[in-house]
Amino acid sequence: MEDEVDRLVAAWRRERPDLDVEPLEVLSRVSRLARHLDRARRLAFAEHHLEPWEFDVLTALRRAGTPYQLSPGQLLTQTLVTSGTMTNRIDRLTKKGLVERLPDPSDRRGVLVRLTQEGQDRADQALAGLLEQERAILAELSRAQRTELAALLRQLTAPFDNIPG
Amino acid sequence: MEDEVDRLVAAWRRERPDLDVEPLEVLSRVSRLARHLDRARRLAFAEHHLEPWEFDVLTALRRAGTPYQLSPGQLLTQTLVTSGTMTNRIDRLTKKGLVERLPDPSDRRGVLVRLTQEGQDRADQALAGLLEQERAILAELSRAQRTELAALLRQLTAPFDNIPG
DNA sequence: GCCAAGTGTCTTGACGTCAAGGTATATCCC
DNA sequence: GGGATATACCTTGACGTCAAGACACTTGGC
Repeated sequence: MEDEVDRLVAAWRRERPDLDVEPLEVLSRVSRLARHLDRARRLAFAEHHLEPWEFDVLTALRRAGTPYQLSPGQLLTQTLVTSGTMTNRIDRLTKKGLVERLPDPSDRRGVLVRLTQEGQDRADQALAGLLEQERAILAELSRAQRTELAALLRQLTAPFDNIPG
Repeated sequence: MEDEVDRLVAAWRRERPDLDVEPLEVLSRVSRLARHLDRARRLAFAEHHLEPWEFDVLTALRRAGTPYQLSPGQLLTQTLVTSGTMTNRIDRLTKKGLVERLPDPSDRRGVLVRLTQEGQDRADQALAGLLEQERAILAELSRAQRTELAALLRQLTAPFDNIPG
């Protein structure tokens, strides 16, 4: 089936036949799909009264395992936001009672952010809902295709994830 | 090579062995890659003194072909933003002299947004820069792999692009 | 023709993010 | 062990986006 990027690429080939726009076939699809996923996720999380950014922070802590705590700096690298944003997020999650701030016993500059019991419960529920939704989206592909797609994407993301930048 | 999503998935399998987190292998990579691409594009466009959102609007008009004009409504569907956002974007691009607003001769509610000569030049230059950068990112993959990846992504994006939502 | 519903764009106010810079503490090297 | 540099987090102010709704015009049914 045709998608919006097919139309976009066709338009460029008509308007700029001198250019090779093949890269757009991959990367414009990545950007547009991410945009659609953002919207879908927002809807899925709304059922659990969570915003996507709240989910990102809570699940980063949840994944860390007992005692469910990380420094703001560790949260930064996992969520790809700036430090000012993370400060703001931790403030708001603290007010909602989903996380709490503790002094880092080994570094007096530092802080540890810990998930509360309620934060953990909400993260677990929202994750289940998200996976259900994502499974539905991916039903378009066979298992083999999904594996193939994941492998190709890994090749593109690995340089970004491993070279700091 | 391992990427951040491999680590994320491994963490979930350790913390929630009861869940099947396979969907994350694909869709978390899509979201994270899009995030990285946003940052890279911002840098590439900065050389041409354009913001990503400016590029999005200018190139939508450029792709439309002579006389390089579209209604705000048409621009909405192409850029996936809300109408308030588009009004704001058109205002700012008008102030910078890259587009101009014209009354729609066939509908007095309507407006047409037209690219100025300068807007067209800037769009063309920035597109060339973007393609160069994207080609470098995609050099990780063979031509056959890129084609395969584009096809798999199309299968996922088509439902979003064709069913309104 | 006229009224109701639909459409196209703009306005408003709240919100989340970022970049840049500030302060406090830690680390390194002489 | 003292001073320069690095690190960790927070503060600030500007900015772009969104959701909801207002307004003006158009279209369709009677």
